[in-house]
Amino acid sequence: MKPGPRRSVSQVDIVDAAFEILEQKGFAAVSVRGVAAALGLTPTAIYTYFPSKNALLRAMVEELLSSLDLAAAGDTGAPWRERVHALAAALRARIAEHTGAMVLVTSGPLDGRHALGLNETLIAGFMAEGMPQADAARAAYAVRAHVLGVAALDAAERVDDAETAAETSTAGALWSDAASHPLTEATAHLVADGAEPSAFAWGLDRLLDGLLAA
Amino acid sequence: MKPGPRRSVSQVDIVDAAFEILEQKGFAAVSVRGVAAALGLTPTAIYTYFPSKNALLRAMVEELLSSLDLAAAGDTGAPWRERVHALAAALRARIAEHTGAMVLVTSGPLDGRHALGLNETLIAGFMAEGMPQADAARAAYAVRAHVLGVAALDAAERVDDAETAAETSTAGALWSDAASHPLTEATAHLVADGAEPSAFAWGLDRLLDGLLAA
DNA sequence: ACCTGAACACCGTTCAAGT
DNA sequence: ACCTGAACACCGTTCAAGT
Repeated sequence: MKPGPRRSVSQVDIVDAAFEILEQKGFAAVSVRGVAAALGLTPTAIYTYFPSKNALLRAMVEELLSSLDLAAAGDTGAPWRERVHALAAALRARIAEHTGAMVLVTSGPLDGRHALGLNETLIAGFMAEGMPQADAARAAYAVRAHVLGVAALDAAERVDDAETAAETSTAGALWSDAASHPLTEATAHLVADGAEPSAFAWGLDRLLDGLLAA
Repeated sequence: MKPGPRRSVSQVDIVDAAFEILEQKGFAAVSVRGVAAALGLTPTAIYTYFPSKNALLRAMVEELLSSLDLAAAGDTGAPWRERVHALAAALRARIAEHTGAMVLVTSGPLDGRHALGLNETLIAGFMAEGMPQADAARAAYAVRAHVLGVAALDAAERVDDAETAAETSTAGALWSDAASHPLTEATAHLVADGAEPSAFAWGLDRLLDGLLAA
């Protein structure tokens, strides 16, 4: 921990420390200063490893995506539809695991090695199902969008649950009364996070229906 | 502008000023202090109108959604598929219009009046096509997720374009070389923002194919 | 080469005080 | 009732200096 010419931590250590904070205190609490403190470093030492906070955030996204099993998704032993489901569910779960991970994913480009690897796997998979390359690319785009969108709705729902307090005073006029949205109200449980059958799996299946019929 | 017992601005003025800043300087620049300064107010005056910065951000999301023409989406004069396309395209455009609007949408719950109204319109539309209520709710969920996901990919792409500089030094190992992702490379133009035919419209059509066949 | 310490220009939010 | 001014506890980032 004393000053010296040898690296006392690694990039991975920093990313891990950042995830620890993300998990425990949310996205807003992920600060260069906080991460440094967690590692017993000075804030400025972090800039020896990452050129900016943004670079650190992107490394976190890559770390998140690196845990996806792309090899399994490419293994033709199981039907393609099943493999897409597994991959999509894993990605969704990875984002849902950490409070505020969605903001993370949204706040930077998705051009890291693992992000591109995911796309590559999806395109290849759809082509193996007989799709021309152009349609396979569009299909991969649709699947990525779908999963990301579900993750966004997940995140929104979780923020909602975490805040059922105090905020009804000044902002009251902006929020809804249930009576004016009867359909949403009546079906809320069907699309909630733990609903069975999962609205996510159902929607993804309909998307795959449409894609694979094309 | 002088101190006094009368409101010098409205909630809408504050939201508008915040959008001005969002558009010109991005999400990170939207600060209570900055918005207040733009209106000739002191930061603390903002807390007379909104209980927190988060409440202001949510009001911005509602403002964004309020411009959607839900009446047109409910008008059975045009085919349902066309109306969904129009609604989805409008929502996507609304988010793409302002730099950083996606982070905005992702950073809070989507439970405002207009957010719920959008959902209500979608469920009703699918039911009018003959879907049972439960499936219509899941279909609405899928469409919302899809559009949100596309907006997220849009946003990621735009951040990417805005930053093709300097960042290749330390973080270099994390980014990709094109050669290892040939399919992504070869098809990038097909799913890019202004591609024709639009990957967004194509994917939404496949999703609707699957949904309406169910 | 790696790290510290001090500094710059910011944040969101609270609170007593003015009109 | 609405707003200001000062203050608290933070930010990301830069830069000269130490070992």
